Amino acid sequence: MTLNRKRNIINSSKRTGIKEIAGLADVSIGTVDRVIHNRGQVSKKTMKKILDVMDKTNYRPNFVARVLASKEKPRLVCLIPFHTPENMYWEAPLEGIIKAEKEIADYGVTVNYFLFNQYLADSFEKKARDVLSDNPDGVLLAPIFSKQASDFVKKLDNLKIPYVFIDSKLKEANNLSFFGQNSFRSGMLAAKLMEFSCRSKGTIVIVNIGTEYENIHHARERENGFKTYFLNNTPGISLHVLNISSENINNRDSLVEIPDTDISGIFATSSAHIIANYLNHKGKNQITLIGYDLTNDNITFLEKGIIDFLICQKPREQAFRGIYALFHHIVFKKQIRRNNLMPLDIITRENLNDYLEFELNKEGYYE
Amino acid sequence: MTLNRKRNIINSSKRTGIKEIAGLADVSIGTVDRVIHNRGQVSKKTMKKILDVMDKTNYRPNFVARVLASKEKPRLVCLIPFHTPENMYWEAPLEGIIKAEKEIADYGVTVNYFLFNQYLADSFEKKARDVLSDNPDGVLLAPIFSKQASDFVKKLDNLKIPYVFIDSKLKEANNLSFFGQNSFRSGMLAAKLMEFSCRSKGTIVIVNIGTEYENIHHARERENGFKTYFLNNTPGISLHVLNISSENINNRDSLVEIPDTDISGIFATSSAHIIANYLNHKGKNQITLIGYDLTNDNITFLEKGIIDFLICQKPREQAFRGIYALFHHIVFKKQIRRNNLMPLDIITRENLNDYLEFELNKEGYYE
DNA sequence: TGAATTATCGTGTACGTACACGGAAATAAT
DNA sequence: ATTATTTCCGTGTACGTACACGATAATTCA
Repeated sequence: MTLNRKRNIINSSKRTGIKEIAGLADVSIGTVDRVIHNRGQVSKKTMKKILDVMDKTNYRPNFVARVLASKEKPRLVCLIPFHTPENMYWEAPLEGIIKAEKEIADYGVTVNYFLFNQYLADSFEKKARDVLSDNPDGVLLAPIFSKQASDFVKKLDNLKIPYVFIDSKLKEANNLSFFGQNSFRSGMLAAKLMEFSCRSKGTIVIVNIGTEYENIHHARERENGFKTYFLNNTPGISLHVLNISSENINNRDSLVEIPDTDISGIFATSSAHIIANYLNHKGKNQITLIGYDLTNDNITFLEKGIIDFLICQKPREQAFRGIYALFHHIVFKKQIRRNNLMPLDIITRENLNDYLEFELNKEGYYE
Repeated sequence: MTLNRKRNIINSSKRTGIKEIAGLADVSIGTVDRVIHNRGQVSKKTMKKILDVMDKTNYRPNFVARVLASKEKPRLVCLIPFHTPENMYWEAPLEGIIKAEKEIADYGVTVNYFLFNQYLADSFEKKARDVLSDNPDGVLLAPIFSKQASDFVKKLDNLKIPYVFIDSKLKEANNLSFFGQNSFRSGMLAAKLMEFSCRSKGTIVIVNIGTEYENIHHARERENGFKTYFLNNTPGISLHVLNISSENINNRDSLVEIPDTDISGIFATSSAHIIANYLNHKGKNQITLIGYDLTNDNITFLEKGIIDFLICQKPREQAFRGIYALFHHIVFKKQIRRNNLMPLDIITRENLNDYLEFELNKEGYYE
């Protein structure tokens, strides 16, 4: 490629560099460097002089040169659950992290992985200790176990290590940023879809499955949002709540049976595929089923038409952007938005394919 | 920040640079540079030797250093419509471009703007000529006027200037990439929402407003998708199509009147706010209204509950990522996906705020 | 065989910044 | 006033690459 250079000559937008301000301030670049990095060893007077010149020339450091010259190789770590055949949800965030890692490798950034068992607080604690002894420059974590996570981030605070939450967040933490979703409002959205679909006929059932673990917070908020919507819009509707512990999941026959009622819709705050499997088995596929997350199981039933809507919280993007936030903060000193609620994407059979294709192929630089 | 360097010593992942392979191949870095850039002036033998070493060491150029050393300042241009108070749609792409421009300024990339009148093919032609005489290194364009755009990109092909389409694309063009949406499938999605909402009661009206201009392609595809869905799923439903030329828009009283029918839903393939205004005026707010795009007018009626669903094609992101594609291609020589269909986002009153906040604050590096 | 070409290659400088080192100036201690 | 400190500041090298220039070796021509 031969670039047109004529214009650049005209274009006086050549950014002023550390060298130029050194000249204007009549000092050496070393001195300028010292004030830029607050290394001290500079008299008040020359400091002011340089600061003035930087102000006038509107100096902004060249990050490309900075990265090249810097010997610092920022090391990030992530502290998230590992996925299992039974619960594949956490595969997506992992993919997002790996993708981000590849993209920022050119900048000398590396990522280490600390994966814990999402059902065992002890596992989290142990891995958290490992993270600390690894002494990273930034941490991405899913603070699933509030108490243990709270203790952990306090230590990070003391060490002045920035950290970013994904999936959920802790109150009163000094996290650099958070990427997640508004579960309450997602419940409201589900309710709206449900209302449109059911038109006040029959009973609507809210099902919480196996939420004794990490997902309980999301499930509760979703349920609350769902209820709130109907309370405000269709107070007379018949809402039932069904809590199914994970031990009873296999008892398929009585999974969603409410005597003397005609069920028109089911809202699964998690694990919709289990409900779908049940409905499919019973041949009850006229019931509207709304669930969460684009797991493979769910996708299968969405394609079959058993699940009607899935609300996606973009776990891949959450993690990806979490890593990027740390990267931008550490390498480019960029300011980072503290709260980043992912949009509540609604997936149906019709837009599923476009959605999947798109999600899997995004690159790093859409912010 | 003080980075932990212990690990880096252990970590032997230090990337091999041009210097190192020069040493291994027993040549100078200048020679290595010549084979990397195919500048010739290298004998077959040493060329092979260097290539072998690059292969063994798995050499990958350091793009950060490359950008710094290169004198090339890629200049991109965009060729899109300007927005007007009457049609604000194209404001969003412009914002996306500006945002991208800021983010890649550090890499020496600049963007020039060529905005044409979306209703006048002549305007496009003129601006296209201006683009050519500006001799850019990459072009982002909305090929609204197929014929003129087709002529234009042929010239770009001859000049070997890469170009990216947004919004719509031309068949048989050698575009680097395309960012847009699948209008047909978006129509299907709208139909599904409509079906859920109306449950086969009443008549459903498809309204095309003022689509004699650039939007005609999208509108047709949307309509086709909408019809196809109902044809496949609910053949018996009563569908009406209403084409309203933009001159008649002001005749508000008879905007959507179909004698002897009970309208339960309206699908506006464009300018939903006009329909919404009419319905609002007539007090017919029980009719389900589905439209496109998060323009301010539409948002107002979405908040009021007149419009029930808006399908968003993410125009800001389209443009943003279009610029980024050019950037990555030109500066980083990255491979670019040719087709990028944006997900069909469904916006309701419930997720509107989250959505707006998110869209306006994304940064560059989510891919 | 010697000079004139040409093909092939190495060297030097630059990009904008980081940072170690050492030197000079200013101050303090003797 | 001389030495010892401290404060302040400039120089040099490096990061990995691009590219102009010049040098050497190989080839051709006379």
